[in-house]
Amino acid sequence: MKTKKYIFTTFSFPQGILLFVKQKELLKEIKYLSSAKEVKSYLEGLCNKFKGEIVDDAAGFQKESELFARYFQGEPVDFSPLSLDFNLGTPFQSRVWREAHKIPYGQTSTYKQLALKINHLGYRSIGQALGRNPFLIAVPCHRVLSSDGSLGGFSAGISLKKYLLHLEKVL
DNA sequence: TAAGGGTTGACAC
DNA sequence: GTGTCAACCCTTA
Repeated sequence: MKTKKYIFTTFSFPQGILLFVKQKELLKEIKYLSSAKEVKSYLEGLCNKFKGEIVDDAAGFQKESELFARYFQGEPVDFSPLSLDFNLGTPFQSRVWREAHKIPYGQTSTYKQLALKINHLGYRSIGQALGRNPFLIAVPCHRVLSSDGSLGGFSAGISLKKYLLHLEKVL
């Protein structure tokens, strides 16, 4: 059996490190990690998860690097040109991720609004699906707030959510 | 199959 | 205004 080949690269920003993984031209994951040590152990886990070979190939992420560099400089960036593999999750999760992906830069939504858009009343399930979002920032789950205006939660930590919202001048 | 989760809205105080 | 609680329903163990 032929093993699948994945490529990865890392992108450092003031709050930590982003790990990008893709297969061919399709992004499989954008993950937030706080240190290089975490990146290393996470990659070891990924090899088992994807049952394939993962190699460091920064040259394969030129488009992503450029977009995220601009994003962290505070520029309004549209991540829609990126090819994300939404089929990684369940059908419900991919619907939630696709809808969240449409929230424009500098704007926010609520779990309820997101639920209404996909014609769904299980608000907690929306939060649960966003919590499993594999494409940090590109699928802007940080732009989803609670209906009372509070931040809600964030899988990578509330402090990062605040940082990203400050960056987009939403807070 | 039960428990838990990044929520919400209604109700009581 | 604040606290509590039931209901929503998907995912995971």
